[in-house]
Amino acid sequence: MKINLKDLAKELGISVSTVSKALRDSYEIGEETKKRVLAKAAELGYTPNPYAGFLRNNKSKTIAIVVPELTNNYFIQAISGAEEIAQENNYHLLIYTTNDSFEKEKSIIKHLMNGRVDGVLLSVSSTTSSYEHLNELTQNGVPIIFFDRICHEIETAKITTNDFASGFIATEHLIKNGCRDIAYLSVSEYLSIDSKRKQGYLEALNKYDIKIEESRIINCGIDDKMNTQKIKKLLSGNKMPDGIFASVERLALKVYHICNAAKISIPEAVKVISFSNLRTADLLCPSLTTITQPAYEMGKEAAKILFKHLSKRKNIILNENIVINSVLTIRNSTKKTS
Amino acid sequence: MKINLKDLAKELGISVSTVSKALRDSYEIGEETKKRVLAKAAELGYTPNPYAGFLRNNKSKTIAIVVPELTNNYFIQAISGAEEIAQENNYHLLIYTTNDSFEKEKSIIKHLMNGRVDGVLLSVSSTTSSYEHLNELTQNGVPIIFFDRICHEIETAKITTNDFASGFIATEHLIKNGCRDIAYLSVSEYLSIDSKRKQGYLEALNKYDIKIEESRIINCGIDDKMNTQKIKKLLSGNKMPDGIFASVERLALKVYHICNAAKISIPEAVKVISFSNLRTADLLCPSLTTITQPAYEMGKEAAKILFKHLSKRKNIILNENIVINSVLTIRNSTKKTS
DNA sequence: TATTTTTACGATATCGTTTTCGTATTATTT
DNA sequence: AAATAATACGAAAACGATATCGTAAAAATA
Repeated sequence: MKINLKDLAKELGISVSTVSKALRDSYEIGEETKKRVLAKAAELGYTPNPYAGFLRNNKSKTIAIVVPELTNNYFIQAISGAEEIAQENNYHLLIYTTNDSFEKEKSIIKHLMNGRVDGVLLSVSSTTSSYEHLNELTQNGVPIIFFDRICHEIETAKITTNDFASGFIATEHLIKNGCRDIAYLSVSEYLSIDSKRKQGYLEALNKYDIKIEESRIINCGIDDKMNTQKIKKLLSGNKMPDGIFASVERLALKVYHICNAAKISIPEAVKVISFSNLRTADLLCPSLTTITQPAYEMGKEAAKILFKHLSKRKNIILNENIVINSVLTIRNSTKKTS
Repeated sequence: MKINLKDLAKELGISVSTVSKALRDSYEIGEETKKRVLAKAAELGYTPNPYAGFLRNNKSKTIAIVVPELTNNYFIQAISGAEEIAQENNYHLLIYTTNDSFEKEKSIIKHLMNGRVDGVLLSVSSTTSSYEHLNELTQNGVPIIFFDRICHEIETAKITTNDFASGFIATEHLIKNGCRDIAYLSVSEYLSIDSKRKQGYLEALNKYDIKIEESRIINCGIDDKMNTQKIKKLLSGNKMPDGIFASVERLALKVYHICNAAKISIPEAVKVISFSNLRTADLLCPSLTTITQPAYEMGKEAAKILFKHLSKRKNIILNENIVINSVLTIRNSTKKTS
């Protein structure tokens, strides 16, 4: 049932190599023969076995995208962008999630080591604390492009948003709307995006002469219960902050839930701003002021750079930093009150 | 730099076949030799070239999941479930989106025809109007499992939710909360899930002796502007419905936006219920009553069935229908207002 | 006409594995 | 001791496509 080159050749009474060349429109083959081959191939429904070619050419026409989680709209949109570019380039896209686990990330990267893919798009896990696995990958000749959760230690292209500036802008926005006691909800101490956003936050506090309180920097992680506890503690008692800056969507939603349950009103009692790609930010109660990353564009850009590199067949990717700015969308969760 | 079996064999002074067998723990190889081989492989960081094995065994350890869109939480969660099962089985997952385009779906399926994948998980596009491409795929020996947007015409396993019953329950819920003039927002006339949900809706109207108005069945599609127009028209004028049942999340959000803009209050003026996997349904303004499909479980189940089949090495998948029930979560968008 | 060039094709090695067979050595049985 | 069986390994043929050669026949040149 499955037709291969040999079948085609036999059917046509010519050699396998001639058929192969005819199908690839080689100059070595006469027009007449080419037509016959094409016609027969169409008739018998011939489709080349991809793996044979991969083996021969050491190119797989496949790339991988590795993300921490799928329950985060940022990554979905980034994947969506990457997928579009992959399809444009007739490439196939493998998807892997690390669930923010360092071990899983290592295991996945190891599986990608041996030429299964021509390149990797990666957003590192929030628990990733060393980079040997990534180095090993590049040393094996598999190019890697980082997006969002990048890794400075590896020399390659990196796509980020203006995390520092955005952190500053978000905090400044809270300050301008009356906040004096702003908490920062950190997603992971390992992530450079987190520390940059935090730097922006600190810088804004500095600029407006607001004293930095270490206790207002809440180090959240992947343990949902722990996060709930920490944020509950933050929002209970009489020393509540008047503003919260969440470094990721998930933590902002957590704040919403806790406030809902505890009858703490946003923005009256506490104002909330968050990095977020939530499509329903404007429909929330209250609508959520967001710093929105150009996720789709970042995914596209990451894929584009990878393909540019792949087409050049060079073995090194320049240590290039591409920054696409986020946008602040002001909504009711940071509305000035009084 | 890249080590293969031959390198390993030379290094160890034994033959390629011995090394291969040692690595696969064959009974033919002595314990002593196995140990040496394993040690050397680890030392040199040997990883097998996957494509060589695929070519030889005609198995790719890869499956594909094809979905209409990535901006739909249902599909994200289903993908997430499938990905988990794939990882458990040491399989790789290719992802493709059709953007609800029949042509794109055909093109993608054609690319999957030649053994690139061992199986396909598919939710058909809403514009798919014939099934030859899918038949061709199965005839080429690639098993296909449908989830959610299934295709009755192909004999294989299908994972759905209880669409008819859910449609009935949703409509009945609206009726019980006081609605007498309920509109149904259809997502596509081609989709069986849509017609089943609609059947449930009609059945509920029947049961409660509510006259069926053809004009209350709004046939939406993929054209966002058209959808907006149709829903705006539905919600303007003096003959507004008092209840809306949206067959997909996207249409419910559209209703919310239009109501917000037009100052139509939910649930007072119109109650809204929707099939939805929105994580923020409870945080919306007002919180949205949903019929939630077990998306994650459906994705897992689809993948599980595929792997069960793949391990059995049989060439036919039984025409099995697996139904996992949705759950109704009552929130404020359908609150009784009297 | 003799020589070179071009055209159009075929034979074959190759990519890196797996697997079937064949076989030399040792161990077991009669 | 002779025959048989078990053990441990190697040679080589696949898998399906590609690309490098080599080479007949036809065409162009001298």
